[in-house]
Amino acid sequence: MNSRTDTADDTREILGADLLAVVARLNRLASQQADLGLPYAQVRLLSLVDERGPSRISELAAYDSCSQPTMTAQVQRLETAGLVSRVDDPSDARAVLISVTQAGRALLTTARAARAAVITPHFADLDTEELDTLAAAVPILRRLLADASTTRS
Amino acid sequence: MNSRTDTADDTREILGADLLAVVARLNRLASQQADLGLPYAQVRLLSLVDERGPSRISELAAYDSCSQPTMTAQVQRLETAGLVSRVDDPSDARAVLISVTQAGRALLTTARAARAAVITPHFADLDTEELDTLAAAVPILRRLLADASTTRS
DNA sequence: TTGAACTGCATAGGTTCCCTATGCAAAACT
DNA sequence: AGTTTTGCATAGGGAACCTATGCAGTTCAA
Repeated sequence: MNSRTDTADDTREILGADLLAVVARLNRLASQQADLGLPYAQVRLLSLVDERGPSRISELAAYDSCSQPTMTAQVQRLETAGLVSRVDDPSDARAVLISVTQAGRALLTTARAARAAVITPHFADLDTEELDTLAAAVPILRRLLADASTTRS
Repeated sequence: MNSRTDTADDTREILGADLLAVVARLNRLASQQADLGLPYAQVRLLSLVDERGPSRISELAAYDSCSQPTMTAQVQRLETAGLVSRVDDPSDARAVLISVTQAGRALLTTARAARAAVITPHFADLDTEELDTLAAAVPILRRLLADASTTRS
């Protein structure tokens, strides 16, 4: 029991808890305030498909950490809305490949702008140093996420 | 049309979009991975009541940016679980005051730890400077949130 | 090569979380 | 006192999640 190590661990746990608390509220604020014209979960899926390119339903479920039936339903909703298209996987007759349509990409652009618009006005109250801190935090969090995604399983 | 201003605005919009994107994923990761023993929305409400002290249902709904019926239902669930208690407001016979019970506070502590535990292991891959950046970002984001919460309406 | 095991997706049925619309009783206002 | 407003509850519905299960296509193995 090294007290210096304990203290460092405590600091990290507090940072983790505080970080997640503020992150949760920020996300909720953006999700509640922004009018995306589509439930946020569907925008999230659209963004995922856009990022990963044509993907199977089970792949998307794994990347989004949800069950396959949930992903099936979400894809059906997006497909009905004309935002994604499905094509039979030529290499496996059981599987389908989901892609973002042109309309999907357009909606994605406006949705991202709408979410950003919730907080960008408040950047005006921050000084340059604070903005730099936030800008520096983004890639760090991204790396953290990438790390967490590959490690879990 | 000042091009320097435009560029600065663009930078902020990109920062806002990137920040919200990473924040959304971080929050989802924590919410999906951590086993809180309770849906996250209920933990969030518990945290809100804990923070604000005895509060009315309509107050809580306003602070959580949800409708009053939604808050009524959530309070009922937490009450059934024994995590909050309701007392008639002595100053208004229509209203009730919601408070966190001892069991609620205990659950809150473990839930926060569980969420933090999802990301704290990955802090090990960050150097001191990066941790400092994250630690510095937290109060900035908190201020941003406070600002956004009071401004909206 | 043919039967068993596995994989990819869909469906069934249930809960939670959110909404609007509405009702009712207490408070406040005229 | 009567009207309006306020605080909460209920009704009813959609979205986002889950597990369990079914079915068809793939793989593997005897």
